[in-house]
Amino acid sequence: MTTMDDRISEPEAGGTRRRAILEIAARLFAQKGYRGTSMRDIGEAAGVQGGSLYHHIKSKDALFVEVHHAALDEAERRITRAVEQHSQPWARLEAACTSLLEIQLDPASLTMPMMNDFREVPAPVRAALIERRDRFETLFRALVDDLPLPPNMDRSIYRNLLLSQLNSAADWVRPGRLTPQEIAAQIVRVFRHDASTG
Amino acid sequence: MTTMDDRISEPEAGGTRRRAILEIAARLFAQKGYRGTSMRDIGEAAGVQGGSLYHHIKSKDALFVEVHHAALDEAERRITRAVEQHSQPWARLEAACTSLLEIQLDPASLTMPMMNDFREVPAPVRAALIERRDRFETLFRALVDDLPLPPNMDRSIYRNLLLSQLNSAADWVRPGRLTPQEIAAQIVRVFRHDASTG
DNA sequence: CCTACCGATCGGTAGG
DNA sequence: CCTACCGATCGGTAGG
Repeated sequence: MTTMDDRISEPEAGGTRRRAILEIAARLFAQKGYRGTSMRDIGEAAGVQGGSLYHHIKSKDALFVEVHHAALDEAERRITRAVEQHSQPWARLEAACTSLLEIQLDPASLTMPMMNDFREVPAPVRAALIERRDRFETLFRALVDDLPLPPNMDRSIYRNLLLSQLNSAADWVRPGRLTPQEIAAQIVRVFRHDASTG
Repeated sequence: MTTMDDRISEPEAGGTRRRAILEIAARLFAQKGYRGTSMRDIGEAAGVQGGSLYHHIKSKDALFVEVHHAALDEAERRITRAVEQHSQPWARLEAACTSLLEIQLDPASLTMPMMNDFREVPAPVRAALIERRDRFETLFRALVDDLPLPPNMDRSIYRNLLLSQLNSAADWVRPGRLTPQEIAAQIVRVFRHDASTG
């Protein structure tokens, strides 16, 4: 027998375990909110005691911020990839909407919604979340700026309306009834206004 | 000296006090959420100890539900009154949107937003909230059904998109920058699609 | 990764 | 309406 920890010889087991905890936490935070999810809840879902999680993370706040950032990183990657496959502005917007809704509405998603509910997190956490979200939203700023909108449409308000629409979709969509593509198509149908019909 | 309580001879002081507590609770719940607002917070804002509130209310859950119902009652009254003054379907919709946004965006509102954040409340409370909200939303169902929309617009999805738009406005609107009228006008401009131009 | 615990805070109550 | 307290739960830590 040796004092060496077995897990050390298992390749990237530490990283895998940590990743699994992040995904479990993401799911619970998305389902029950920040305050509604205790460290003991996360521990139970991961098969360990709540206190044992602190070997992998620094604090609940840091865990929440990391989950949120990882989700937006992944969302940015997927949306960018989806948008690149189209050249027409409305098609690019619809691809972005579909992609974001797929992420927001996937119940088994590794990358969860939760850009909302900022009210219930501590102020320092909220500041980090908002900063990251603002960066994420510049992606949509470019898409909206490329649209051939009528001149009486304020693009800043328009973008905010569109983003809050996408963020709140998870609140009313019945899973399984409508696909992300169908919802995105309806959203673009509503938001589509062309400056000229020519 | 007598054993009679002075407050009894003061007309409707009990009702007034209770109403004040409801309004204070409404404001705090709207600002910090259900879980983020403790009974001690509400007591402090009302100038009493947290435990003293239980003379006026039965439980935190019941308080939250009552505040929510009172807010929707008032919103229904105001919206109905605003809509009645118009006959054209789009004008009626815009009046309803303006009215609801006025309520949602008023920082000193007696009747606060909070139809969102259902994730963080206990399940029985959530059930009561959802039931009341569904009834509230039938008001918008009638307005949307009267719109001369193109046939490819699904009115059920359309209504959900509109309502989630109105509910999430408080999350992105900077107070003082845009008036409820301006936001409502932009929303209707986006959502306006007529079946025929004739 | 666990047991056992800390101090803080919560909703709510008793008794006055 | 207050003081004083209850049992429960929280995030987090010590020590192994």
